[in-house]
Amino acid sequence: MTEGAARLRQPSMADVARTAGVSAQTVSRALRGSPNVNPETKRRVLAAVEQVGYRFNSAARALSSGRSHTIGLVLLASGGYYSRSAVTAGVEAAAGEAGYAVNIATIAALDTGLMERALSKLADQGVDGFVIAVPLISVTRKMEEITHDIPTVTLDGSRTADARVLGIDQQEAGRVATQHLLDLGHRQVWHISGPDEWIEARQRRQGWQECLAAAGIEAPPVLEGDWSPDSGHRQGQIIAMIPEVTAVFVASDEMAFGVIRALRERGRSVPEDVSIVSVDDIALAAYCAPPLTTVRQDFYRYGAAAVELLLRGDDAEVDASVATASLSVRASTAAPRSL
Amino acid sequence: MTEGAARLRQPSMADVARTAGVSAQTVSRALRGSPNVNPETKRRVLAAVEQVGYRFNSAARALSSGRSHTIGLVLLASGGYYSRSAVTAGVEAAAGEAGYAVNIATIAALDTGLMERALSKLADQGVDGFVIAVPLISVTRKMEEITHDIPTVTLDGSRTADARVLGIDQQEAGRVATQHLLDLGHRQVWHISGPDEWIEARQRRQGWQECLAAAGIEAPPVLEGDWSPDSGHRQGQIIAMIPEVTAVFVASDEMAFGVIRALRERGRSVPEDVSIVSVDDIALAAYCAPPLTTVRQDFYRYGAAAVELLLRGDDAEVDASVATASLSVRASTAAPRSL
DNA sequence: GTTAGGCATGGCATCGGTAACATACGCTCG
DNA sequence: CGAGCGTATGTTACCGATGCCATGCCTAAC
Repeated sequence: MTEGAARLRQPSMADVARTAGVSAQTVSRALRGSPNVNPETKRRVLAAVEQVGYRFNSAARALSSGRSHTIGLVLLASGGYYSRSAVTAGVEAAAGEAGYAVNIATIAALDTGLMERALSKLADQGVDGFVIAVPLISVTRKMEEITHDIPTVTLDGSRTADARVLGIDQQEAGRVATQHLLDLGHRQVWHISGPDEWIEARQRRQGWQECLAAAGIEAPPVLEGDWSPDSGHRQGQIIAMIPEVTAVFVASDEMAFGVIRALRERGRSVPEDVSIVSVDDIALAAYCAPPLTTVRQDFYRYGAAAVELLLRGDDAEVDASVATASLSVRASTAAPRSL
Repeated sequence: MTEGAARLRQPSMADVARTAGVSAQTVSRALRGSPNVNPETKRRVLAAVEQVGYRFNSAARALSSGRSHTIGLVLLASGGYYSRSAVTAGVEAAAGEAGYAVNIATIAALDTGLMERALSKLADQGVDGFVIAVPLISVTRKMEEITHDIPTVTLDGSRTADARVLGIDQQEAGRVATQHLLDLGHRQVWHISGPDEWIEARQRRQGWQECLAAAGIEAPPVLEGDWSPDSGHRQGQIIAMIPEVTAVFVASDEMAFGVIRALRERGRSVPEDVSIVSVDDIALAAYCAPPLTTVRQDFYRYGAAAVELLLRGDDAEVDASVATASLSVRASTAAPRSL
């Protein structure tokens, strides 16, 4: 009577085993590609899997093996839309490649409490590793504990005692951008940086400073934005009031959009009066007016590299491949008028 | 001798129970906020949790309860960086609020095979529900099966037999944008749409058509882009060659950047010669040159609403709140010259 | 011809929670 | 004053895969 009753339960390994005429253990071995399985048996198992519509139960696997095959990704909700998307895609692709799933946690602001909560949440979920794409403004005991227990890679250069750092050379980006302006003949280069909490921002600033120092130029004061176009606009208004400025290195494309708008509103044209270089090379950079000269960042690759570093651990190789900084020269830079 | 040996195992509920002097079951109840627990007992349990450093094991919970408290989010790797980020943040926030984690799967292109694989992967991970932020170009048997077993909400209007649809009124967006141009005195409005696979794109196009029809205007041919600024630029070059065009409704801000660039390259100024309205209101829209008049989309809210619909299921209310379309009027639109 | 060792496979305990049922106690109500 | 019920807690089996050990078989070596 009840033989046609609804299937309430997903088929398990035991069902597959029964159908294939082997033990559950053998099914497990066959599916994981264990070496000591007869090819014929394996074929039968795979056929049975197909037949009963077996779907892997990752919770059971996680419980029994102690590893969840999941990595946790920590992001900041605001700022840098493009970079966030691209990093996420890169992480997910590389993780998927290695059979890992990706769990995300977004923090609304750079706040220690929120950060702790995000890490805790992911740790509770049982992630096998962390990719942290957000600066650790201050590392608490709790964060140390969590990142001590669970392998961690940070993307922006933040450190804990145990976290590994994916070495992206942001200083190089700052140097390349600044040098480009000097090469065009500018005698001074101003800088609108990202928020000081971000090591990325600090490194780009350092690259700029170093480059100026190497050229024997004393660096002007730094203006600080928050990555948003609005903040770029605000700082740009200040820049526009200083007649001697002919070149500005802006720490992100999004801010550069705001800076350029502010300059134009004050009657200073780009690049004729002021040259602008920024960093990121987002999809819209080529469609700014004028098109932005900017240092390309391959966020997708950074994300993927972070996962590789996390899972494989051969840092040296990854570091090298990620460190290159290349400039997309477009129309927001030119030689200064005086030349 | 070995009493100081390393703790290999994370403390479990049993450890908490022992410390608190109760049974494991009581610990479980206390932690989940079951009503029938003595407040004093609960206090003891919480103290014990703190003391032994207990961390919840979600794999065990998932295995035993059959629910993983995880939802799967499907995204497309290319196109619409802003919207992707914002939707993700919204989904994650609403999910976190409800005690759910978020697992992501990114598909590299709109391809049935990739889509199936993404759903399978998330299903294997044991997600309790799906939020699909990508159009289902064609729904296969396998997709039907998976979305039949696991509750699903689609964001762009795609349907399967069982998926629920978050009703975002994209037609309204198209109408509002088009009407704005007509109200300014334009006699004709052209349209650069998104890819035809996206229901979003089709709905915006329909809204545009309807609005024109209501005004007794015969719609001109549609030009189709792929959401990217590059595609906007290509279609914009075509538009620029047609002298009679005075107003264009572009289906996304990112494309609008490209369109405006193309028009200017051909000597047609915006908004004097051609008015442009688009959709999305991304952060950079206000920093386009000229600033974009655009229909705001609250992607964060869409993401959050999708999760609420998924978890709670009271669709009516959610639908209504999400349906509003508001126009951000900036400087890319003006009355036509002839007026 | 016996034994050692490799291979393919099966049996059983286990991971850490939760559902379902059982129990003990105190209180209300007829 | 005992039946009956609600509350707080304990007991037990179980979710589905995997680790470990045991088993049987076959080949190679002495």
